[in-house]
Amino acid sequence: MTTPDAATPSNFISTIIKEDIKANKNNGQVVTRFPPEPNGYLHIGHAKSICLNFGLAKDFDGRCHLRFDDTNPSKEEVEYINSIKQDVAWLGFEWGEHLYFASDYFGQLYDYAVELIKRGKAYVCDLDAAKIREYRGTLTEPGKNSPYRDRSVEDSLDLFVRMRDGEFEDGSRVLRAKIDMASGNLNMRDPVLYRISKVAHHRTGDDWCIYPMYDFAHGLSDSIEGITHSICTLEFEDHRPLYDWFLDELEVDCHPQQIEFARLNLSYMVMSKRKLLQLVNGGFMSGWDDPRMPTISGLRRRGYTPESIRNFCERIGVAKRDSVVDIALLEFSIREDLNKRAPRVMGVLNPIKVVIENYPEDLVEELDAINNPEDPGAGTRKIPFSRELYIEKEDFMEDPPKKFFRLAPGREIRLRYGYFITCKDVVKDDSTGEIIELRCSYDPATRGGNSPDGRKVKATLHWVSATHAINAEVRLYDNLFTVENPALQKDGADFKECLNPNSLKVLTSCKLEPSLAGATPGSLFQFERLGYFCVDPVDSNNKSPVFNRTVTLRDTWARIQKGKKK
RNA sequence: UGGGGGAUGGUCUAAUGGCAAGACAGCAGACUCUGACUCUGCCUAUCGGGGUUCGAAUCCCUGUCCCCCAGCCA
Repeated sequence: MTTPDAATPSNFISTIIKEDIKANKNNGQVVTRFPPEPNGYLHIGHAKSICLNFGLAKDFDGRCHLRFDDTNPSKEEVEYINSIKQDVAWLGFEWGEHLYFASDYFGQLYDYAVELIKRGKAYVCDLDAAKIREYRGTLTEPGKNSPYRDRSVEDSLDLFVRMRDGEFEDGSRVLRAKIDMASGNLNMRDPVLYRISKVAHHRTGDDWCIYPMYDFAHGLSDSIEGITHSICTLEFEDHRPLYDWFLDELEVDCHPQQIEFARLNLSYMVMSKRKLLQLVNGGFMSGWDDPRMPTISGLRRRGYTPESIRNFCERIGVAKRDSVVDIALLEFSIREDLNKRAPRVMGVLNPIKVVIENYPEDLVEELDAINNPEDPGAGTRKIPFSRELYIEKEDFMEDPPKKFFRLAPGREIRLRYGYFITCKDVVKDDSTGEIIELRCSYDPATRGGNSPDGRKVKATLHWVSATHAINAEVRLYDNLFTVENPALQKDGADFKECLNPNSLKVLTSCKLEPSLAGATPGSLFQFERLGYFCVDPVDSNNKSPVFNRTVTLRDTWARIQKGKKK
């Protein structure tokens, strides 16, 4: 046994496993699995499960299988299998040789079904879907036995073979377990094991026209693979008696333990595959990898790192109560990671021109800038300074309030790594009154940003040289929804009604320092004083670079303003 | 009104009969060539009512509230 390292917080599942190991259950072995259905893209909620399952295997010196739960070919596609594999690997987990598909077990599962019939524990039922529903009863009333329930073993066997051989139409018959139509647990009211579906399977082709249901396939697949701890989400809690029933009735050697935990919810986000699919299909998102999506591919495109997601999953913990994690915690995790690793650069999102009147017309100076103060090894770079610059529009106010430290008429500030400049004049558009240019002077003695006489300035601003800057598109992202829990809408309102109309803002005339020319797609930067940005891996190219804002920097000034408005 | 679960600061998670802890958020301050980072301090919690016990978030009784289940989806 390996003791989990101190960094891995304990949770009720690792506690159970520790006790199992102590009792030498499963010979002290730990085998988990991550079992996605290939019917959609993985999201941050799956990441929680992936980190849990692979993390537990690692902590206890076991292994974790990647198994596709592909028992419903009408909803599943190879595209999803590939994206899921990519996402799990990108998150940093290795399944090695342990890649499996429930469809690999179709033959064995079929044999198990036959065995169940032989044991008098399953029967072919001719009721249609509506009748089965009717016979099932309700939450408060018991169900009724199907008229086919007492069909002989021979008849059921014969019918089941003929189901497999394609003799019957879709929906005309099913194989059901014979359990208890009066059970308070609806899952035990003779659940369906196999249905007829003459649909080609993405892996087994036309080999089968009957497919096993989740409850039947899942536990047995776990058993076949020698899983010790089958970890799933809370809604499967009342499936557990059924999970155990199949394994007990078939007297298999390996009987994994199902343990349930609460799925992840994030504030200002929806997490259900169904809802995410609606956003994609309804054209609300550019795709599954839209940077506003909580999908792994969306987060990756947004600029999230695998490590930040893993840290996040560790911090949120694992428990059984329903919860909604503040999205601020996710943002904290990526800021924390990027602060350490992202090179600093300067870029102006909403440019306003600054002319340094006493700076020589054709002089260009190369100034030294630190690439990452958190990482001395990252070195320095040169940035050009010239007479005409751009600064951020919101870094200037003609009539500044008390706590505004930035540039204003007559005020001196520092241009980062540049010079102290003082605003001398404001040029406005005659017709609109809009400020179009600031006329400033600079102090040549402050080159590099230090004043020899020791005088202080209240602010340091980012800037770029007008003639040297490259143009770029920058996409600013905000919460996808305007309310904390969009899934919990009153009066049956659609969750899409609280989509944030400002979740994406595209800025097309941004000016970036020249070192950013040709930046690698996917690479990450801190735009000083603004936030972390990543080169969009899809839409960016050398001619027209596109940057996604991963997350803003913590912004005290914004909070002061917000507090004032109240 | 059947069955299965769950209630610890604003949020998430620990404490398994012995000082209610950590992270995020928030507030105040220090530092600062990023109003960032970092550092310091503060605010805020055991669902209610009984009981057992020297001692209860934890055990017992009782009540309340929340979530899940009536797919031939997973």
